[in-house]
Amino acid sequence: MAIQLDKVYDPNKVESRWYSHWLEKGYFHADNQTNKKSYTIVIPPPNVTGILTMGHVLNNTLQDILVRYARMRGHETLWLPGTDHAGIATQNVVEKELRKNGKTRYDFERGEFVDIVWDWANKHKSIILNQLRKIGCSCDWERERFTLDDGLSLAVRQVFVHLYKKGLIYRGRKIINWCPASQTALSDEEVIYKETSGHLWYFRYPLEDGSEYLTVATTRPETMLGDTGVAVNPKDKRFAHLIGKNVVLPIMDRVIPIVADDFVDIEFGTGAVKVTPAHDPNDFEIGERHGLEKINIMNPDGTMNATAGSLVAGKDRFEARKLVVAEMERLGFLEKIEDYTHSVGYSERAGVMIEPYLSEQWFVKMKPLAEPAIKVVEEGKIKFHPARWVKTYYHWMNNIRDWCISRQLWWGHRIPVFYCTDCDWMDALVEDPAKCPRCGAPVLQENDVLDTWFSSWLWPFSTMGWPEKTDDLKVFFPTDTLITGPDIIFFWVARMIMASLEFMDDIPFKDVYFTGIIRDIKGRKMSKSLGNSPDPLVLVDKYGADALRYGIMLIAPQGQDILFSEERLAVGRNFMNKVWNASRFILMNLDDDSILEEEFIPEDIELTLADKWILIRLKTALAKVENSIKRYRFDEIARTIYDFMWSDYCDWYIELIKDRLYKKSATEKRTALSVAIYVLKNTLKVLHPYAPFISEEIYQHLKTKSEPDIVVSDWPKIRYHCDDPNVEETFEVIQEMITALRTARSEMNIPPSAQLNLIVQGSDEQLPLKLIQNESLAEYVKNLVKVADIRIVRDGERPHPASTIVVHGTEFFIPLEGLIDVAAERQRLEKEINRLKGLLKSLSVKLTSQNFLEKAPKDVVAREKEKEQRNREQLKKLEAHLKALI
RNA sequence: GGGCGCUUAGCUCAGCUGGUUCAGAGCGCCGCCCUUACAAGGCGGAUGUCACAGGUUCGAAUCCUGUAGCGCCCA
Repeated sequence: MAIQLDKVYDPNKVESRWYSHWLEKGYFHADNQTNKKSYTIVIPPPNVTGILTMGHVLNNTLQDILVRYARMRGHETLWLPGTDHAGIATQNVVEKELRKNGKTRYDFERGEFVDIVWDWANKHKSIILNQLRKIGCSCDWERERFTLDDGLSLAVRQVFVHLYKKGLIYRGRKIINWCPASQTALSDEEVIYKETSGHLWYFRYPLEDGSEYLTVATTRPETMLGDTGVAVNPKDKRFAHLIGKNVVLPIMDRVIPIVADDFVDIEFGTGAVKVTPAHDPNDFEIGERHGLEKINIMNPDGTMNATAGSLVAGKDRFEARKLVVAEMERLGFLEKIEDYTHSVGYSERAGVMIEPYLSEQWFVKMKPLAEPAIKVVEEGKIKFHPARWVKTYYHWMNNIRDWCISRQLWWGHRIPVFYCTDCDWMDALVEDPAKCPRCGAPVLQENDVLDTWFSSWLWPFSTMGWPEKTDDLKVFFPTDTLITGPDIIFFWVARMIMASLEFMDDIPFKDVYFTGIIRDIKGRKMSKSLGNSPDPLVLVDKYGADALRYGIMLIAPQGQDILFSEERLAVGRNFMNKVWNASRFILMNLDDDSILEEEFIPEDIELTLADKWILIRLKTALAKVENSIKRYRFDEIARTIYDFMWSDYCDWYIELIKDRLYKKSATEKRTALSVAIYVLKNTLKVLHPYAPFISEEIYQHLKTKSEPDIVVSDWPKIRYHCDDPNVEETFEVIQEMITALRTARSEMNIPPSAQLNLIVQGSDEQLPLKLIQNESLAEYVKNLVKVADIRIVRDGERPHPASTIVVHGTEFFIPLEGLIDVAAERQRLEKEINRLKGLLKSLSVKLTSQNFLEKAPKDVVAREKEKEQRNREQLKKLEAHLKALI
């Protein structure tokens, strides 16, 4: 029974149906009691702040490809999904929502506010996970995790206590990056430095003895209110006589010392710098060395505090800057202002300028954790793809600084440190204490929460139940591959390696694949404000998930950024439609279903050249795909499948078997169909990880009743061994003949519908002539070039007028009494003659060079000589024809 | 200032270990076709000092050095 498919593939009709089916069958669920080899990926947990981006589509498609491939290879495959609570980001968006109603988080109790954030998080969690299902992700949803789950929270707590007891977590009063908008400390990694054009203000500080001024330059004038010293380089002769003296700080009228410190750059500014230990990390160091006072002049919200003096108290930092400059000018202490471009730190999340701020925070001592983490990469236990990222990794690891992990937020894991309200007891504990173990007084828990990454760095094992010794950990850890963006190599990748080595005594994953960043077609980063960030779900609606996935894979080269535009998805959609229609063609030619139930045994049937060729090509394509997948060359795979399906299978194979399907015997038709079906089924399997929906949909029409769904089918193994070593070469010559004849037809303006007669002349050792003498191979040419009759003639005969084509020495004449366009034919011949002349010229240069003849390998020389010979003959023939034409 | 990457057709990119799958693909462009799988298609065509300058080599888009432009990361 012939099966009729729609003429155009409609993804909306099939995608959700198959996804539900797969879920129902439990195909994505991994069994931890298995004795199969495991393959594991844990998802980089998307934030619960928003919705799916193009970056997520790229990232998760890659993971799905690996996971589906592993599943088909027979591994017990686990893709563990989940989401991240994204502390600052989530709290920010919720506070923004509240502000719309004129409220802030301080209008609520901490618990109330956290409940509001939970509502938001839960809502977006389900949105984003559903979006992953839409694009076909084959995650084990029974294992979904969230960084704030009880289990993961316990892991965080355990880790904190462990590191605290080990002395690797400590509390310290240091200069940290302060975000005045979110009013929290940030880690160094959460600060983005941008070139910012500003000014360099030159201030005069009068000496205490009134003898002279010392001029200092600053980019942040307002901080002068907190100056507690001036520093010069001890080697700087200009200022040697001033060291040890004092200046009077203008506006504040504070007497502060002039100190000598190596840190000061003699070349920069005036060579003298103001020192504000409470508001600059370098000044803090200088202050420590010289015992300078640390005066905090700012409130946490970025306004100036009372200590800053009446001029600016309560004013915003930028307003204070203007006031200070104006006041200095009024007092005659402003020497000059220069334009100055320097790099300024901004908060990654809130986008505002960060303030270096002196405060008490919690830190992780990183050096001891970094050392083993460097080693496992050096030893190749963990591999990066592309490999160049190891340099970035080493550089950061070797210069690692302590990690500020406390955040002054409400949303997140509260730091498990408890203080006695009465005595000075404090400790980090896994279980909440009821009262002070020392004096029995009530205890209070630390107010701050932990950096989100403090839970994310445990993700590969906390999601599998650590600190319990679970079966999941036994079977699925370490994981196999991590797919992520290079932008979080420090935030996440490096820290996961450190945490895993510390707590699991093992690596978290074996391979790390870094994707590119998705940009718009002009190369700009995708952003909400530019409006150049498409909604992936809209794209799924328009093109289908498969087309979206395939399109992205085609344009995403390894290690390069991806320039995305919607038009580029059309390639994916067109390809899906091509696959659909090729399948449709095969199915509509089935007389009955019996052929589908038959096992394909190539040895048992008589294969034609085309059959053998397509089977070899399939085998080659499959080998290429397997090789590419090992090297994480996803774009290569997409191209390989595309080329095989479109060019080899559709353009050549299907075109060639039409004759057998329509006109030949039932046996011949059956052979053609069984090869076509065999190749199609296996191609669909290879396609499946890239385009899961359409491959499943078509496969259902082709599979035997006992075969499983494609998603859990076996990865193809082509068992065909060809008896003829010349199949590909022979077929290529046929392709050349057909293409050359088609070109001639087109250039001679012969109507596509016109049937031709062909006269062939050549000698028996020429491959084209030999092939054309084979009746069935001559049929290939007849069918694909629209030739009615082929006549073989011997030397000397030449129809006139005729168009002439030479392929590998054999001459093809198209006699065209009355039809021939002599001018067109002449032009065609001249063009070809010129091309050959150019080629021969460069060959003769090569072949007359003594150097080449002596030093190049023998086979290369022989090949070039043969090439020259062949083309010279070709040229001779064409020139003769040109002459005959005139 | 240090590190990394990119520069090949109008656009987006392939080109692994130097030489017949080296100058390629898709889109776009031009011509002809609504041929009974597909017009989201078929057949054919045009277009390139492979950023620049040196070097290595018989031979370089490919290896080395330097320069320029663009981009990213770190300080």
